[in-house]
This record gives sequence, structure tokens and C-alpha cells, in this order.
Amino acid sequence: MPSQPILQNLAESIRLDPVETDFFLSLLQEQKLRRREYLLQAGEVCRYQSFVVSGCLKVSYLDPAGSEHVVKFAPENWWAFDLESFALQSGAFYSIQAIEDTEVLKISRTNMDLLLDRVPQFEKFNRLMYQTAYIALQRRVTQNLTSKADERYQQFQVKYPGLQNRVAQKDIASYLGVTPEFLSSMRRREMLMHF
Amino acid sequence: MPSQPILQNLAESIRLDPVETDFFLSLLQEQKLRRREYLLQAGEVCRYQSFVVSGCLKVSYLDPAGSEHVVKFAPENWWAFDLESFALQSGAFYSIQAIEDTEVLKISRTNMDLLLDRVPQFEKFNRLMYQTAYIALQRRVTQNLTSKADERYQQFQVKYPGLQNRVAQKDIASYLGVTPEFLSSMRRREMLMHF
DNA sequence: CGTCTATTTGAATGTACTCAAAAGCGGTGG
DNA sequence: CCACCGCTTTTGAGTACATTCAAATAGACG
Repeated sequence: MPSQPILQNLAESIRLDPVETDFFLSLLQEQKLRRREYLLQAGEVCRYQSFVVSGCLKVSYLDPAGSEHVVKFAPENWWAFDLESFALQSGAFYSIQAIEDTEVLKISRTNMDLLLDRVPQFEKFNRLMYQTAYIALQRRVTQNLTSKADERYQQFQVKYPGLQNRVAQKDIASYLGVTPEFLSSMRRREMLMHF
Repeated sequence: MPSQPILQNLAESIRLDPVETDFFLSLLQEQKLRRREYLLQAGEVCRYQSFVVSGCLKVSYLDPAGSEHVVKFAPENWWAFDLESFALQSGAFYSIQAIEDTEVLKISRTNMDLLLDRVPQFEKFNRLMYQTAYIALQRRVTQNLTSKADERYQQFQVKYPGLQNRVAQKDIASYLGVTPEFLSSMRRREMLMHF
């Protein structure tokens, strides 16, 4: 199991001794997804919290009119799950789909509860994850209100370096909240600017 | 001290015995603000988590170009604070200002730590607050991307019933992410619709 | 009452969308 | 290996949504 990346990710917020580390690793499951395969479908209960080892996922939501809205991407070293559904074990609002062949390490809600019980450090990890997620989201709201599509595109490039070459433009457009056609014309204008 | 509303708010997520309740209340401070007075200025460290007993606050952010963006309103029974600044004791990103004469009950970061130590119930309260805040925010992001200004205005009216009569239109416009002029013309069209 | 700020109104402009059609590209089967 | 199919991306014209700027009107407060 390719456990190095996830341990490194943990190390950013908490410190574990070898026993705790092993216990944590023993609770993980590995899963491989093909391009286009779903890790979670809207409506299902989100039973796992997943860490992307390789590949890339997209988290999206289908509005009543039937069009898709991408909420976030999760390339290597990102966590992906429907936070609300995982926390409350309610029906998921979002779907999570692989946009490349992807390998994840996931921990079930049950095992996470075990972990929280036995290794109190993980309370902190969890709290920080919520906190970080909230703060990041709050800034995104603010930025969406503040900036025009071309600025949001630049912010996307900063947030996800290199990802624009791995993700379909229609998905980037959806993430930015513009139509694929408009993103295309934005890119054209941007190209011309450089001459 | 008008402690009934805040106890009712707590009761929505946790149950306290009389001793815990008294301990909690002993950690609160009362503060009265005049219209236009600031509870927090951007750049300061947010040392308190405040609960609005009466009146109304607005949480807003000043962009580099100097224009204000309202992030949320906090009328009676809402909590208001800069979550990031309070958690990390870093400089606040947001300002919090009274838009009516307002009365708040606030708890300092220090006292909150005490509380978390002595009454573990509050871990849950805190986690739920983050969780709820996150989920609400996530939906707002999605809605902002999905819907037009007039729909966002309706959502505002649902979220904050009756508040449109207490808040300046320029602040509502800012919250919705449109210009005051456009909100004004939206309302005119809406009026005409009813004939 | 006068001053200051908020709101309304209108015209001109810009930003982003819809619809339609053409071109590009990737995967699949022959 | 190539041809074809389906989906994505590009391009363009016309339109709708929202902004800017300017000026007039209305309200709030001392």
C-alpha cells in the first residue's frame, strides 16, 4: 500500500508514534478507480473519507435543471468526500467521479469513529480539516463575488497548478461557473494577449 | 443578562446540566454596540465569539480596490466572528459592524478553551458549528454559481426573513454580489410584475 | 432647515450566455 | 492501421444580464 503520501499529509497537522501510525494504516482500504468510474453517487450515503494517492477526482452536483456543477477537484494528496453525508450519514448531495485512473486510500466512518476513540490526536486532525475546508471555502465565496471569470481562472491555476492540462475544459468551465464556450473564448483572448 | 436566547441556541445541539449551564454563563460577557460601531476591524485579532441577542451585525470584507463585500448578516440568535482569526489568533480578514443598535453576548478565546477543557460537550458544539457553517457555505457557493441575481435575492429573503426592511439596500446588494443600482431596478421590475 | 448619504432612473457599455455549426480528438471495431 | 463515431472544443452571431457613469430625488440625522 502506497502509504507515504497520506502519512506526510497527516504530519502536516498531527504527530503520531509508530504504534498509532500502524493502527491508522490498518484501518485504511485501498481502492482503484478507472476513468469515469464513480466513488460516490449523489443520493447514496458517503461511508468513506478518501485520500487520493494518484490520479484525480471531481466532486460535482447536478442541479434540478440537469446541468452539472463542479465543486472541487481532488488530484494527488487531496481528500475527497461529501462532508455532510459522511458526518450525518445522510444522502449525499454531491457525486464523486474519477476523471483519470485513480488510486485512493479510504477510511470508513466506523473506523474513523474507532480512531477518534483510540487516538485523540485525530480529533484535532478532524477539527483542522473542517476548519481549513471552511476557511478555503469562505475565501472562494468572497472571490467569486469579487472577481470576474478571467480572474477566477487565474485563481484556479494557482490553486491547482498544472491541472488545466489534465482536466476537460468543460469541467474547468463548470468549476468556474461559466459556459465551456465562454472559457474557450477567454483562453483565445488570453493567447492573443501574449503577442 | 438576557441569557435565555443563547441557552436556547445551545439546546439545539447539546444538553447541559445546571452546573455546566452556570459555568458557561459565568464565562460570557455582555456588550452593547451603537449603530455603525465595529465589533471587529479587519487586521485585528478576533478574540471573541459573539452571539447576537438583539439588533443586527454585518460581516464584510474590503477588497484591494476598496469596495466592500458583505459576507453575512447576523440578526438575533446568530453567531458572528471571524472563524479563521478566532481559531488561529491571526489577523482578521473580515470586519464586523453593527447596522442597528445591537446587544451581544461574547465568550473569549481563552474562556472557550477553558470551557472545552471542563465541559467536553462543547467539543461537539464547536464541531457542529464548523460543520453547519461549512455545509451552509458550500450550498451558498453552489447557489451563487447556479442562480441569477433575482433568484439569489429570493434566497436571501428566505434565509433572513424580514431582514430586507432592516438592512440598507446597498448592503443587500453587496451580499448578493450586484450593484445597488441593479438591485434597485430588480425591485422595480418585481413591483411592476405584481400589476 | 441644511447636509450628507442612500436610492432611483436612464443611457451607454461590457460581460457572459444561447444557439448553431464546424473542427478536433480519442477510442473502438473492422 | 485506418475509418468512423461520439464527444469536446472552437468559432461566430445575436441576445440577455449586469455594470458604469451621471444626474435627479428621497431620506436620515444633527
